[in-house]
Amino acid sequence: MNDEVKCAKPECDRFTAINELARRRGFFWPSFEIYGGSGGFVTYGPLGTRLKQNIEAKLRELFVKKIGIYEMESSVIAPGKVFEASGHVDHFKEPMVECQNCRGRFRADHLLEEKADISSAEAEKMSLTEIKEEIERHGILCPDCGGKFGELQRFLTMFETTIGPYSGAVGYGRPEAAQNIFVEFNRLYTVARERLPFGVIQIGHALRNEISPRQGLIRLREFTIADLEFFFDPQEPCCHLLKEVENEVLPILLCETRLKECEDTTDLTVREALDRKIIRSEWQVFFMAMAKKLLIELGVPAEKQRFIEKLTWEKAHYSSQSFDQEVLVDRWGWIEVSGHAYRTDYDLSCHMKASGVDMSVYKEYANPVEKEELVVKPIMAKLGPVYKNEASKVAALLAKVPVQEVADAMQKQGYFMVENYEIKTDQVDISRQKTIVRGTRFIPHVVEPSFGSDRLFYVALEYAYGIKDNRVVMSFPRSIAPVQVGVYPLMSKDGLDTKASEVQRLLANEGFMVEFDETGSIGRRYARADEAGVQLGITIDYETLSDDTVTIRDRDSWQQVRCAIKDLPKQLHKYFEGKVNFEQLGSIIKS
RNA sequence: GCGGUCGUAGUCUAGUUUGGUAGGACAUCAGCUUCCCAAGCUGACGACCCGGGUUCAAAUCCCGGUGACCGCACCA
Repeated sequence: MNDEVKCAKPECDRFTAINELARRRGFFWPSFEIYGGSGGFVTYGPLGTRLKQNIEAKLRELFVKKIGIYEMESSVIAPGKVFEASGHVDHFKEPMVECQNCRGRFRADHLLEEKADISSAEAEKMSLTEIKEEIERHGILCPDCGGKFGELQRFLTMFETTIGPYSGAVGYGRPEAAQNIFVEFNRLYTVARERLPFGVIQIGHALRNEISPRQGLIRLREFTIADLEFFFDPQEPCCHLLKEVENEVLPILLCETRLKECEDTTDLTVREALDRKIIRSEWQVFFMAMAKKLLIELGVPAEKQRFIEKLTWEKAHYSSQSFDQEVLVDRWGWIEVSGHAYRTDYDLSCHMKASGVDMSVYKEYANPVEKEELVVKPIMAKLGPVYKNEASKVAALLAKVPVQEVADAMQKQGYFMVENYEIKTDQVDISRQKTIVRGTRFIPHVVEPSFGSDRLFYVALEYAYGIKDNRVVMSFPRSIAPVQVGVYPLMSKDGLDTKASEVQRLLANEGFMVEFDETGSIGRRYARADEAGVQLGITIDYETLSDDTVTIRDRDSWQQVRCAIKDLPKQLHKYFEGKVNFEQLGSIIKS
């Protein structure tokens, strides 16, 4: 093998090697190449598409199948109101100023924080004109060259469009899949038979008009996100599944450590993280433990993972507590693969307020509460003749005033003023009333694990990548291997090829992802298969013709076993379900 | 968006200084070879990022665009 071609040289890092391999073998490549390409867009080829599907299938297996999270699928474009309500239109853009002299560009709000001593929270709330005024008032100049700033601009990192042929209706490409779930909450909650807690996941494309996408699959303008919104009653925050993960160790880089400019992680079990109040929500820590498990199943060892607590100013506008899950990669060090945010009732509240639709849920008390309260009831028979057509308005105004205030005034003065209306004692009925309160309404809280599918894909590739005898071997975990079985006739003649086709059909009908390859020497085919991550190779040789047995080759160890064709389906099913290991597939052939 | 480096078959690259038929290797495909780890032999396919300019002639020089990589900024 030629080292240069395969990028196996130590100075050629894994990112380069993987991108080259990916293009050549069809895992992925930059989109629109015939028109010169466009940054931040990627096309998954046949191998990559399958691998990505398998990774997303893992998410479904872990969350949808095993813990009963619901799945939904909605549109990428949403009416402007959705993202106005969610706060994205305000927060998903950066105020920028450009120096007229050196053309340097700066975040205007960051300048205010540094030069005008305005807190980041304040700066974030300010309007464009306010920021401009503050910059002028403090006489802030370019920190690089001292030049004057030009016009203040905002760069919106959402893709904006219009819906329909007339330009009135603004729409945005969703920058996260989460909002669809919040917007559809009422229907989802009904479908979930109105019981908390419950979770909904949406796996789909999201769009962010990144200023400068780099790093291949790591930062795309169009990418696949898996947002899981888990709704629960803040009064009953306990996670009933916690026992399954409570001794799981999470290496966390804590805020307090980060502020000391130290990168050491603290190993905490799930239980400790909760007991020490480092993670506030049981569900959040549960999902963090699940995320760790997911990455392990994708081939990333535990010691190459960590969680990082986000500092106040790093958190998204909707989050009260955030952790990122990071994986160590060759080129960039630690990169984020999932984010875990405690979104509280932020999103549902925003949409309730903006839409006017009630999204609170009703909870019946275990024991109804008997409540005695003071009630002010307007006597319309008395108010009507006095105020005529204004009577109902007066009653409405009265209803807004705290009951105790009315009662006190009546007792002291014998009347009560609402705006300009004088309400007399005989016009209202003030009494203590007993009511039975059977339940209450509240807005559910949300914890959100959010996975970047493309990043999961990339780290899976990077951790599968290995060199054996100077050849590239993609050692994917067997559950995500893009091709499960390769079928090879030793020679493409003497009936070996037709026999191999039969075996291929047999396995394909059994539901396996099979590939047939009859060209080139057998060694060349094995090498090709290793590079594509084909889990097992089945070779039909001259012995097959006499006794109906084949060799099965393991991609990672290159060991071979001999197995009867009739046993293949059963044995391979067991193998891919993880119930037997390779050596148990047949009798070992000594090399 | 700024600065630097760069863009030649599927991949890696020679050629650019000094303008003159674009060369190799590997991969791929077809054939031969009883062929279990990229063997060999024969043959085939296949490229100068895009646009404009200078010139008799541009992969090469000039201008603009675009893409990649690195650094800055950005990453809610």
